[in-house]
Amino acid sequence: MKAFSKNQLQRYPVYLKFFKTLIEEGKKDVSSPYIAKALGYSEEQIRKDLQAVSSEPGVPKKGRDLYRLVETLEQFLGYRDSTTAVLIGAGHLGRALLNYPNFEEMGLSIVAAFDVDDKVIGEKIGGKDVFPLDRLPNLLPRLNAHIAIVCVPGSAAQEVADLAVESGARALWNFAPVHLSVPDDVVVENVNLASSLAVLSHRLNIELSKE
Amino acid sequence: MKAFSKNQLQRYPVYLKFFKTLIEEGKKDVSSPYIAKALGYSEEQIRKDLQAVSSEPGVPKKGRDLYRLVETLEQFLGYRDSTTAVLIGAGHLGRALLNYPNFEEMGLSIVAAFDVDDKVIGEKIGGKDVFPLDRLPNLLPRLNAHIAIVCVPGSAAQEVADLAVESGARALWNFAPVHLSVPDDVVVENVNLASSLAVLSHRLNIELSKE
DNA sequence: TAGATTGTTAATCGATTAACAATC
DNA sequence: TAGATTGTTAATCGATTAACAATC
Repeated sequence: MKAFSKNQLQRYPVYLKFFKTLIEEGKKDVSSPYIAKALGYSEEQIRKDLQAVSSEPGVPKKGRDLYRLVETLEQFLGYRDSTTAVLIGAGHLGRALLNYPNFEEMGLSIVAAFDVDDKVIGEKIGGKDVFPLDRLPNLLPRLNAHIAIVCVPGSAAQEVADLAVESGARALWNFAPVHLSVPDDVVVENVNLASSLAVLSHRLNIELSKE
Repeated sequence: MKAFSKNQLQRYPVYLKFFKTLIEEGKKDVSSPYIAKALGYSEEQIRKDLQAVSSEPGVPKKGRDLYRLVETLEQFLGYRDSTTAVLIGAGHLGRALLNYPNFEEMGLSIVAAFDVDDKVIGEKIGGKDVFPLDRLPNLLPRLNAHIAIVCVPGSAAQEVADLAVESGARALWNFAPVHLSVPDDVVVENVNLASSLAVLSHRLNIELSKE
């Protein structure tokens, strides 16, 4: 399987969303200059990106067929076949993710939640049961879940990550603001708000210092 | 002001968190090989990163002083002087962010929330009042907020972004899964879960295909 | 046909990594 | 002193951009 760069992979969902909007507006085709203007990427980059996943070439003077693009991208991103995940840590953020309606259409199915707090164990959040964390080793394999979504505080994250890996998780989607150490064959993707805010703040300061 | 690359900026909060943990464990100094082993970055990169923000050099055979590093990084990241933000869209995710306890220590102070839903307007979430969205143009300047946190559905995001920019916002922290078009002098930083999931899924598929 | 857009190949750019002398 | 770690300078690598011929 060809490896795509992180930046490139991150652009595909943005394309997909944009193409769906264009279809809703009644458009049939789209060209790279048009996309470039709307999304702020360069034409060349867009062509490279779409070439990398499309089986058919684009048409000079016209561009690409939107329906085919959407189909191609949904296929490529795995939206057409569902992956199963569990979520660990039903705090504010965990709850928000359990209630996030868009995951299903992205092919991500969160089937259960886990927590250590007796007050939330047994609850149903976003339609999913909250189990005690110590049942993870037993349930994760039975649910056939490959992904564990880590939404616990930073202080507990490594411990939870270890438990998830022991239980058979092959990928961790980490929302805790710490680095997780895992075996080489386990995938970790971080959503680090502190990192994102650092980028925002730095750029904002540059803008403000221009005045 | 020197511009740092996005990747580099994103690493600093990870360093900072790690250094704080080390201090809690009673450590006084830290060397780049030690950091490299714990966080999975290369020694050289770590040295470059820390050199770029430190006023004093590291000490051969010893490394750098942890207290000074924490102070330097907090200063650099703006944790020491608070920035004001408003949040737009008090849905599940918006609520989670309003309740997120770590923003204050990062120097981000969310002072108000806005929504269009009469059912949440007037509520207090995480200690912040929820105002009707149409009061944004009036309140944003009075609150002296530079940052607007966009937590509305994708379909409403561009409209909300336009309103925030008109009202005087200089930076948008965008949690909606769409591209926002804004004037050149307005900063946008995206937290796109679809993009993050795309990276995760792709890497997971590579791992699973190795078996 | 003319012109816009395509895909390909080469050039540029920037970030990361490697090599190594300096130093506590 | 010896050895670990530093900072600097050069090499590598990969991604983005530019140039341009091909084509509908």
